[in-house]
Amino acid sequence: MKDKLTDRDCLHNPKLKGLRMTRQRSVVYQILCDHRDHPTASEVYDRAKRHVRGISLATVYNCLEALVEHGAVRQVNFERESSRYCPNLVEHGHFYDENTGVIIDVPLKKGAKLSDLLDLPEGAQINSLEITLRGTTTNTKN
Amino acid sequence: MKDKLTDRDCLHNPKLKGLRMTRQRSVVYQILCDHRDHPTASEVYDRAKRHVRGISLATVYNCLEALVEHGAVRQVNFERESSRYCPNLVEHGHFYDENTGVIIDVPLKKGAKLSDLLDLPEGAQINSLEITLRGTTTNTKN
DNA sequence: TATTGAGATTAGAATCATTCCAAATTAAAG
DNA sequence: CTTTAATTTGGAATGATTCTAATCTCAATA
Repeated sequence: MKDKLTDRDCLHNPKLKGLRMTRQRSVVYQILCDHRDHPTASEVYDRAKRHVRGISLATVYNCLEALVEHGAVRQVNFERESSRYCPNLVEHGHFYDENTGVIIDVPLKKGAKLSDLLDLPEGAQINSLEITLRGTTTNTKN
Repeated sequence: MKDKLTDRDCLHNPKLKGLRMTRQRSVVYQILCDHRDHPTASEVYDRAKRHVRGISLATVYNCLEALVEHGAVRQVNFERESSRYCPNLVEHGHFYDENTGVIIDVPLKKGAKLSDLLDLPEGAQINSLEITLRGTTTNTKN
């Protein structure tokens, strides 16, 4: 990430259109986009401090909330652990690798429908969907 | 539920086999089975008080934890709300009806595989799966 | 059946993520 | 450049859950 962030970076991002831009929001959003490692609020806070002197944890929470409500960022929860944040807006789930602690996005298969997997209640209209997986991988990378 | 619960009710339940049975655990488990409405720990506590005088909230948490670790009960989380508990051990997801607040089980379709819906990471072995949906239904029951 | 020790229960304190608060600051509209 | 409504801030408050240390009890066995 650039040392000196400018709001310019965000001003013309269509995903942020209509969201009042501040230095803090801009930095928080860029942190999420820069390392897509699903950081918690305090991890975002730690990184944000390097860019905005004096930014407060409360502000990081405020920014994240604003971004989530605006629809520019998704909140990701594993059990009741600290919420994590993800700038990937394509519908997807999350896989937590129990060996490495790494969380990766799990895309929904193109064309697949939820109703192929689940016996949805009759007449259900789904407004939000969260799919979280825990497990391990037997990659050669281990 | 019977006014006077006996541990007998649980002693021969295969799902509880191997779990040291106490009056408190027995009552907590029966409460979950009796009304499968996905209560929170404090809701379980409120109900349990009617059956065991002096039961403490800490004990309810302990019992729920023991039941979950034993695999007799599932913990269900919506975002970061209070955890809820579910005695249905068949793999399933949960649907939160935003109009009524009711949470219902959503069975996985028989024969359907997770990999039909998701692009799972290569070599992934899934140890646990959580699927939560929020939405509304256009039932005549409304 | 009485003993006994591991495991369970309890009340209350502690923790920790998150939210709230009220004062100071700032974006951006006019 | 003013204005003002929204944002930021530090610290206090909240609320679910966990921890602690002192009893208590289950259930194995003497």
